[in-house]
Amino acid sequence: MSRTKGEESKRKLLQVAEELFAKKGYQSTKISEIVANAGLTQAAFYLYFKSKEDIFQQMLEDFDQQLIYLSDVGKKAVELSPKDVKSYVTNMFIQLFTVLGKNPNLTKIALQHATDSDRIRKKIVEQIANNMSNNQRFGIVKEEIDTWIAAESIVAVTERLVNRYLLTREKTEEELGEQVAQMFLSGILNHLKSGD
Amino acid sequence: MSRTKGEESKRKLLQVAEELFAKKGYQSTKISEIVANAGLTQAAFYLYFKSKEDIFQQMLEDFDQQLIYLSDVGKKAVELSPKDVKSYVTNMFIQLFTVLGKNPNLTKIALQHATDSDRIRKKIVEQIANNMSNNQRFGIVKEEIDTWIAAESIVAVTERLVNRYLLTREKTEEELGEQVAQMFLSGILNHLKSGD
Amino acid sequence: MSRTKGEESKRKLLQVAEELFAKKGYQSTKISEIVANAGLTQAAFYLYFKSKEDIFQQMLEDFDQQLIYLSDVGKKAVELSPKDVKSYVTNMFIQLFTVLGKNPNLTKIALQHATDSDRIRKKIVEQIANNMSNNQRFGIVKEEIDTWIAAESIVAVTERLVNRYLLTREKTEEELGEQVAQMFLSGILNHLKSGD
Amino acid sequence: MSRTKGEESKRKLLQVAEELFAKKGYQSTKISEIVANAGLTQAAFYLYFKSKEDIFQQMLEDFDQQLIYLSDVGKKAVELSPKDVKSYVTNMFIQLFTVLGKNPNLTKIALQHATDSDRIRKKIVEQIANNMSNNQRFGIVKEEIDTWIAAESIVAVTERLVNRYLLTREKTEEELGEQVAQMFLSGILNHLKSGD
DNA sequence: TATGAATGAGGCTTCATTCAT
DNA sequence: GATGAATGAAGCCTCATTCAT
Repeated sequence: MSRTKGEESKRKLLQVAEELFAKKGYQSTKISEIVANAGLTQAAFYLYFKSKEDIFQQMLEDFDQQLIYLSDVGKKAVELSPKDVKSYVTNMFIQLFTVLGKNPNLTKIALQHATDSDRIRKKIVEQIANNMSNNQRFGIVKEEIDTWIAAESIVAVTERLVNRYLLTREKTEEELGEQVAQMFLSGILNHLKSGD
Repeated sequence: MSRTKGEESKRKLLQVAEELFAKKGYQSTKISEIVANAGLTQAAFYLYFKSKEDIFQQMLEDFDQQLIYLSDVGKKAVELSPKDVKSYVTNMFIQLFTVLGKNPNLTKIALQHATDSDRIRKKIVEQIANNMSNNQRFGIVKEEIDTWIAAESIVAVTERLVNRYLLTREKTEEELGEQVAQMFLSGILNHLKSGD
Repeated sequence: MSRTKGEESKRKLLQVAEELFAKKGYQSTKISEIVANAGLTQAAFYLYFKSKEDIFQQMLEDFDQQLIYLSDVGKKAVELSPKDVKSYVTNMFIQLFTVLGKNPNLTKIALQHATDSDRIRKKIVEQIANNMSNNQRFGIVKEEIDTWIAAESIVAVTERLVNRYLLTREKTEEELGEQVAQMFLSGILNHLKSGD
Repeated sequence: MSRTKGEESKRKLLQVAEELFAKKGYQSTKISEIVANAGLTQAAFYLYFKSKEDIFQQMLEDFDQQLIYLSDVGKKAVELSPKDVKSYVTNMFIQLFTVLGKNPNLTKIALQHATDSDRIRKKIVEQIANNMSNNQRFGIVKEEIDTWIAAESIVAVTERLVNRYLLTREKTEEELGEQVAQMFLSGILNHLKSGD
């Protein structure tokens, strides 16, 4: 291992904090718990972080990094045959689950924190809404759809299912991606002829 | 007004607490703030509630009451013509928004609280999932749908849209109900022939 | 006693804090000591003061009040016969000792505190320097005297002697006033004819 | 340079500490600041000093050294003509300012420190008071003067003016020496015939 | 029905100091 | 001769809770 001892300690603190924040929320997580779980003393915490809020923000920065990969998700679906569109979109959902599911803790934390959740959620929602509006212009997405509502919905669903099924490993990204794609694409009900 | 002074004080505390819990979260809301906004002293708080957790639980009971009305939501869609099914389900979503939107604060609080959110969410999800499974048996809901995932999704979307659009009064229950019904029923994409 | 219990507690805390600040300095005085000496718990401290700095500032306000009385000290010595001038000035010094000596603790504290000492000292020095400049214009104070240096000196001496002899009750205001008047007025040495 | 690296480091630490102690006071100066300004680590500090108090004491020893030169200041003024006495004493004050002004930082620190200021101040005051008593026996210093009060006053004035005017380089030792000599020797007021 | 006054427990943070390398 | 990493002790402050009136 080429990491120094100090880097290792900081890494450990970040990791433990992430778990605890996700499990109990920011406020309810005490620094004393974090350091106890990391096998350090409270003073050591302040070697690496200026404050409790600081470790939180450092975690968010990591998360923000990961969100960059979202920008490509579902970019354009034009020029694809209907069949391809579906598999394309399904794939897009799988990607979404994969990106957020890669760090379910951070997803949960980031979207819960009073001060930051709005900013972060907006960032994700915006990307999806914009992609969707694009595809709406090409006639792929229905005109009647309010893309912001749809984007909010997609994010809400993803967030929830990540917490509910990925964190617990009850389902895989693929399973969830397919189910969600199905719901949002073809709907839930049978035999509904277009136009009703 | 036939309410005694004591009842009035308790009511006021509950109301103020609800607003603050919704705005700032349970942990970040101080009893000192609640009583200050209610025009009382801290000691008075303890005339009506055993603890901070207690006032929270009393609020949840109120919420649980309201959730009873959910039990009928979307009970059975059999015997309806496809067209009716759609309007029926749309209506069902509007009801869902109405019930949860009637007390957006409580919705937010209840589904956020670390200890209780699971229980409450489960209660709601369960009802919806069961109704859905029923309708699945009658061939109304697609076989491929995992009704629990779908129910979780519906609740997540509703919860989010209530917070995002009802709390701010940017949209009405009807608008949201229709959009959501549309998304979940007919999907988002155009021209998808059944079977792909 | 018409004071409420709360007022009494606050008064006690102020009094104890004053003694400790004077004895050990601001930084070295711990809130735990203040409350221990006042027979209260640490939490009680915060019923009356927002912070350690706050109790300090409230003490300074009291002191500032007392300094108002200084403004008259040594205002004008014109129109007095030389003999009267001397007794007038002696009296002025006695007043100075009396005002500062009335609250020797506050004098010490105020003139020690890093952030405030300059401001407060300046306030006192300014008054004295101005009075002196006035009397210089009337030919009472020697032309060669730099009134700011003289004022600083007078304050320094007073401050020191208050700490050294009044706090310990080794000397009275009158004794000190006379000695100081003598030193500054006629000097220390014998037989120095004017002009040497 | 014949100094070893270790000696150099120690010297640097002493110098930085002196500046910081003078600027911010003993308590408010953190070891972390000292070493940061000296370009060393905290652990290095303890190679040269047993504790924070230790570096302080070592600084005081240096100061004590310098105070030896004070012993001659104003030793005897006998056998001098009145005119000579004045210039002699003036000179004496200049020396006092020079000795203390040579290390204004140390002067400030030493006379501020809770535990040591009494001891050090006493040492200086004592020398001056003794010299003065001597000169009083020879009829040079007025009988009415309480030499201890006078000595305390002289030290207080010197201390203050060093801080106020020498540290800031607003005045020179000579200017201050003359002004102070004037004040204490001939007084501040004009035309006061001896005996009033 | 309410308040004024107080408290215990615990949280976050700082800082002088140590020790293995 | 110096550093990186860590710690123990203590300080300030907050907050839910209690109790006498």
